[in-house]
Amino acid sequence: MPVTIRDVAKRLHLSITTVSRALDGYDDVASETQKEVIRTAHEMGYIPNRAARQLRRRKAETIGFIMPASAKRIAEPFFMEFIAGLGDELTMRGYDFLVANATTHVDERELYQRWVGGNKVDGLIVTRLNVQDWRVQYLIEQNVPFATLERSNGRAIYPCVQVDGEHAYFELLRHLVDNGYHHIAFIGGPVELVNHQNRLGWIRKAAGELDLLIDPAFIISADLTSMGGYQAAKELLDITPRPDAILCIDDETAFGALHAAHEKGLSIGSEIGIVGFDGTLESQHTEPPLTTLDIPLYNMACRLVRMLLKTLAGHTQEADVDKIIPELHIRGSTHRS
Amino acid sequence: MPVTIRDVAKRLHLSITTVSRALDGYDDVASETQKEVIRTAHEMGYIPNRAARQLRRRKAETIGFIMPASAKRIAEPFFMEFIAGLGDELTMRGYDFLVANATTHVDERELYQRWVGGNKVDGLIVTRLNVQDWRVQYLIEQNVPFATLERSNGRAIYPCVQVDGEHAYFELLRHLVDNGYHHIAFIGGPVELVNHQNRLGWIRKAAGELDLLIDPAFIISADLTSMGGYQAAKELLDITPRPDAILCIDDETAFGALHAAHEKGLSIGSEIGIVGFDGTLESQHTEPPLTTLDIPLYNMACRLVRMLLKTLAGHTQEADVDKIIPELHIRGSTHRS
DNA sequence: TGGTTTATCCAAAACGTTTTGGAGATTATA
DNA sequence: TATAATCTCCAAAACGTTTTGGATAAACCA
Repeated sequence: MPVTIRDVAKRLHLSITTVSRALDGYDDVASETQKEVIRTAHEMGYIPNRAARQLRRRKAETIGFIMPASAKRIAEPFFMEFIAGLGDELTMRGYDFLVANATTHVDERELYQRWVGGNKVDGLIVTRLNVQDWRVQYLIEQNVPFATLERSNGRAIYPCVQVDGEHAYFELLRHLVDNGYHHIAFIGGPVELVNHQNRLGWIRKAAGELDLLIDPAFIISADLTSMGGYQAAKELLDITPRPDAILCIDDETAFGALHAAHEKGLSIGSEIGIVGFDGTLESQHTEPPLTTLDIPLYNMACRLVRMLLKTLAGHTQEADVDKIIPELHIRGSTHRS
Repeated sequence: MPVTIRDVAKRLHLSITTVSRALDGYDDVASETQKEVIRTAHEMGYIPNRAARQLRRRKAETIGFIMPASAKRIAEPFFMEFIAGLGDELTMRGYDFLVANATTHVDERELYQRWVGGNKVDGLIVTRLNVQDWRVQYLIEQNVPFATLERSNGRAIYPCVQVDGEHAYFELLRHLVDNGYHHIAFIGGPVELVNHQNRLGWIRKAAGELDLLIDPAFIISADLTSMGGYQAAKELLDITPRPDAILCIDDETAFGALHAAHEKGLSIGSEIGIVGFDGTLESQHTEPPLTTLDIPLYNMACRLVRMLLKTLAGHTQEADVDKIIPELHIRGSTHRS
């Protein structure tokens, strides 16, 4: 029942070819005709059938994002801001945005296959990379364009946005030392995570430069959820002597750590310092507000989209790589006032 | 380059018709043949081209969700849990999930048109309904299936999940009275919002039954963000005499209110009580943990999907309506310990 | 004038499925 | 044995676009 290109052609006594070309702005149609076509098409409420267009053009005009199965829930602030950025940028550019979340690894693989094999998407955004990552391997094999947040090991080139936190962590540790914190702990994620390796590496480097010793028992893994952070922090705080500053791999984990510290009756900001990573919006409203390394998640997502679309358009000489420098936001959670 | 149905047919010396029908499980193909087809197709890595299928079947096997332009950001915990539910249930059922966020109202309308007119989606999920809502009107006009969270005014029938908070709010107010709170304020959202009207209505009803007077100056509107809640709460707390309990339209708003109360140096849970709505996961980790009316957002989203899919399948006698009773979670933010 | 460009337009062939309306065997029925 | 019913299969026609490879007429050039 929707109006097709044929209807428009019939109404104007033109061929569908001409209508199609007029709407696509080819220069082999008289500008007089073109105006007429555009006007009539709009008037009749013509909207091209996406499936037909996709089939013929062999393009989906759609970008996909699959929540990694390793993520416990899509509802984390991190993913939200990230997804918001992807969605906004994509819809602004006339692309559609397909989302799924994988619950198991088998599932995840199947989703990738379904989308790639079925031509559902022209490209994908991949995040939460592992040091060795089967997803990038698969996508390269299949020759499907993609862009990533952080990058895995290997010599393959692909567009990505990378965080360089070396300097920021140095600043952070200096701030901590200046405020009397000397016994630093780290609640990370799964060790195969690129983020885990990088952030821990930067912390170690900065600690070395500031002559701080990090007790190996103070480095533990959680699962990037607030519950995981809560439990990990409880463990850490039970050790004697206990750490006096807890650096978390992300804000979400830090929320749980805050909770655990409150529960222990510790005065956060003086007896114990807690630090996040990401600079999510909720980090401003915790009690006390959370010191964190802020990265522009929303903008990073937008950039990834632009990179990916550029690759799709073929305007790609070498793969883009964007470097992001986190910004240290000092708030009440590490500040003895 | 991907393997098509034609390739499978050729390999087996069968017609593409037979292959297609075998894969779809029609009974006019010998079960012997069918087995063979399925095996070979799988072996060759055949994945049906979605665009072609959609074009022919005139179905997209896709459900859409458009973030209302009225929402400031997709990253709110509410939407996250909700979207997570939609995504999980849809991918589980083999449907694709298309997401967009509208930034302006024009934009929003255009998105609906693009998806509906272009046959991109078979149905839509609509949320954050207004008392009068052009979206439900449009979708009914266009005869496109949809399901909603809450329902707008009007006699139209369509599947929806509705919250019935009457009893829960009565319980809440009784709890507040029992704990010595008598001067109740409400931070709502835009007044045209169904949620605003309903929740305020329930509060008024319960207050009436408990002989509580609600000062009209204590009822104000915010924009459903934590920043909005923060500002609104600051205003409320500057009134003398000030309210001793602030009920917020949702958790997000309550996060901001908590922050404002901390800033004023008030002891939350004794001098001032603060209450949210939704029962988002973050509400457990605030300081103090937030008293809230918990609704199973994730499950509600799943139910909506099931309802919508049932409608699509045509197994619909009358429109489904699900009632949800919120559960009162009493936590530190209203509890003088 | 005759030939070559140039400016417009179009018929028909894709794209990869599903569906329609049989055809040809084989089996059951009279 | 002839006819009807049942099993399998298939050729061809959709679905609504875009793209290819001209066709026609007007304008230009020598």
